[in-house]
Amino acid sequence: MSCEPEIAQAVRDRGRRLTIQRAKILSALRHASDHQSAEQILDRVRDDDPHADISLSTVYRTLETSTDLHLTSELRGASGISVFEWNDPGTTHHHLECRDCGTTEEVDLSSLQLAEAEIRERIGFQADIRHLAIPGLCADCGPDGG
Amino acid sequence: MSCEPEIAQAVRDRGRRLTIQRAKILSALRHASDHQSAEQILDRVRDDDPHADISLSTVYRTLETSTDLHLTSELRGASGISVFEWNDPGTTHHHLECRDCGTTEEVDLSSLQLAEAEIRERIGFQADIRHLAIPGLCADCGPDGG
DNA sequence: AGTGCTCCTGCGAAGATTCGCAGGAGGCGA
DNA sequence: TCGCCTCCTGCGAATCTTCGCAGGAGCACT
Repeated sequence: MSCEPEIAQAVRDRGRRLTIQRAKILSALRHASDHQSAEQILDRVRDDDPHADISLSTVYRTLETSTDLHLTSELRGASGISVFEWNDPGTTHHHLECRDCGTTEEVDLSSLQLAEAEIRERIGFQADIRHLAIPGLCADCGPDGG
Repeated sequence: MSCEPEIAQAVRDRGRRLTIQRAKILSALRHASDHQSAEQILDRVRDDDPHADISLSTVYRTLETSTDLHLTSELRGASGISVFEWNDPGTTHHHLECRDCGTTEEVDLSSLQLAEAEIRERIGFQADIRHLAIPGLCADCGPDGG
């Protein structure tokens, strides 16, 4: 697949090793249009290559590593199960999760950049606000909607 | 304990039943100075009353309910295990979690109120940004510190 | 291409959290 | 105070995620 060299580069640039498993896992997530659970990612890997014999532990570990590397993001929503998605460099978005109907909406929030600045200035903490799961009520379920 | 009527009130006001278990669980969390895991809360309940026979499932369910009711908050930090804390009405704070040394710092962030307003105006989503776990690097571990 | 140091993987088990079910108890109305 | 409806609980199982260990493989260096 055309983007594999890119993924390889990204992993190696950060001082990690590129293994077959990591390439396949990250490629699967990258080509998914949506966020995916660990299990879904493993299914995708197996769909692409039925010979792939990758364990679920490795999927979790790869995703943990790549999240540290800012290649991917992990979201632990209200559903209880973690979902992961590929980070397009330079973009940020956050997830608005309705606690009534469960739908998720993506949004870009400039004011959160302000929050990052506020935290850095006041406390010296270098916050990393790129993907937040924000709970609340969507327009349909809120007091004005439903 | 003096605050139990208050807890009872809060639960019943919201249309839920006040059970012995809920009273003890919420009381234990309320009197904890710090955030607590489900297991720690159960230990506290048992310390207060060795006869208390409450299951861990009930602790989880009570905390889920009371979080819906905004009596408590749940934080799923990087450690993988969930911690809970009592909400003091009217106050909000967020948790800055250093991904290097693991320490957590609490902070009040006015700019997040802006984010709530921005979300409501642009999308109509009624966000509930009271307790966020924000990852990053603390002053000691960041580029200027460590 | 060969070698060696580590990091990575697969496996199985452990830990954390959720779920389903049958029985018990809270709270409303009489 | 009594009875009933429904929600809540305890138990055990299921599910999701992490962990420890022994063996395998990537990559830097020669």
